[in-house]
Amino acid sequence: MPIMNELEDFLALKHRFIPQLSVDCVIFGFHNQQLKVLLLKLKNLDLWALPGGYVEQSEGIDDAAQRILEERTGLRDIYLEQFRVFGSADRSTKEFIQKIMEVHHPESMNEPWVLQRYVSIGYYALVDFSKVNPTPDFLSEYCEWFEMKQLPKLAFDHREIIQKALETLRITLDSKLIGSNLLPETFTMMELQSLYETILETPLRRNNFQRKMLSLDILERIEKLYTGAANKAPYLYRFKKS
Amino acid sequence: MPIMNELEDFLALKHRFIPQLSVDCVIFGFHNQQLKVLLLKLKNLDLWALPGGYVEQSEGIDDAAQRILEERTGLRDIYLEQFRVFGSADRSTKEFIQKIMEVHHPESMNEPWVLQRYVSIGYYALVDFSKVNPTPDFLSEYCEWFEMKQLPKLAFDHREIIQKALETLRITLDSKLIGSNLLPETFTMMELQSLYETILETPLRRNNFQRKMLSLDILERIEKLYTGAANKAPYLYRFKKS
DNA sequence: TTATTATTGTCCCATAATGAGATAATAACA
DNA sequence: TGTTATTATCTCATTATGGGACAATAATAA
Repeated sequence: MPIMNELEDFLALKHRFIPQLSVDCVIFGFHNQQLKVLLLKLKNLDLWALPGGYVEQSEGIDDAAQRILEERTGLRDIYLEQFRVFGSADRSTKEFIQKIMEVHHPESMNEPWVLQRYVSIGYYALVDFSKVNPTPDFLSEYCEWFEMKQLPKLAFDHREIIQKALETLRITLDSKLIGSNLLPETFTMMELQSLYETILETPLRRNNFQRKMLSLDILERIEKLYTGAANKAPYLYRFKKS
Repeated sequence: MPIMNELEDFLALKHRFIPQLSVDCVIFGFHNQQLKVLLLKLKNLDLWALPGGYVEQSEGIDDAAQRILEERTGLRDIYLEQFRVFGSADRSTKEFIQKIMEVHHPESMNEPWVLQRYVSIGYYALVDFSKVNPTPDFLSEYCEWFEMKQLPKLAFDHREIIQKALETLRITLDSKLIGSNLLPETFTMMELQSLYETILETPLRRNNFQRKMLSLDILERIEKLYTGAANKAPYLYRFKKS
């Protein structure tokens, strides 16, 4: 889809979107034993931002988030959870929006609400890192993964949003089956443990972690994985279809 | 505050509120061993609704919720948690709003967004039942407590919102100190247990519940409560100031 | 072929948390 | 003084968890 069409779409219908409401997505991936977040580099600004967008008048908020996710990753039916609304009075979005818009899209200033304070619904998404095709939107130049530990300079209150998303992920780690969305189809027990350790930022014991995971009765043990290393080959697992 | 002033305030400033965004509060109280919710009877309609309202342009969403809570209960600094946003495409608010507004406040129809679909941020609040002074707003005739088990006919998707609030309350029961907000200053162990049983809808064992609560080291044991009944008098407790 | 090495998969035991019944304490009343 | 209805504890079996030990094994070195 050509970028200019997106902008035209954006401005075409005066009342296409719910004003002053946006959706921001914290997209988590797991690669090389590290938790990553997908971010957009804003045009002509030394700032990065979360993938986000407006909610169409005829669209549910969850659908808006799914649409935004699909546009940035190429994936459909992504695991998605609403986790918090950011709407404090001092969200100083005005200066940012002004900077972003005035450079390339001064036309959008005709919508007065574009410059007002936003209330943003935060979603977090879990994706299989290897399947994502990062795609920038019409406000951004690049779309890239960043390691959670080394985030770049972020626009708005997006650093706080990412932080809150991670906290929510930690709390829900046990009740939701986080692993099944962040890992590829098959994986070793060490990879699963490594994911938990990365999210929780705490080391876990191999024996107890394995016992716990197997007792949950959610994993299927497949064949062994021969890595070529000089040691016992680990089993591969997959999540049971429920 | 006279009711008419509220309406005038409401319509005075064209751009006072964020359009199509509302806040709905599920206010929980505990009385006679029962969990209660505060509801408003809509004027000229056989329907009840959650206390709610719009968010002012210069106001944080949490502040909006606190303001609404204060108006309906007379209480300040209420315990409050955001729990979910309701914004599916098929929230059929339009017919309701039309019915409500056309009877008494057709002027408000001049704001076109008043009739559009709303995205509503759900909050739940915990209050000391005995301290609340229920006060209707300009759209409602009465403001009353209802037992969770016997809710009346509700407007919009408010029944679903209440249900989700209760589910969230159950999940967070252990991590947040729910009791300290729903109970009066002092209480017996049985009253605390009864609160837990009501929220969880499951019976608990007296001995194990007491052991658990005391082990948390959050309760202070005060004097005994002589009820006049022919049996051992229970201790009174209060939550420790932290 | 055999020993070595780095991991992986289990096992075992001490300790902590939980479920469930039993017992002791006591305030009012018969 | 005994009875009764509760409340507060105690005890014991079961389950979950923390932490160390050991056996299995895939490649490599001897």
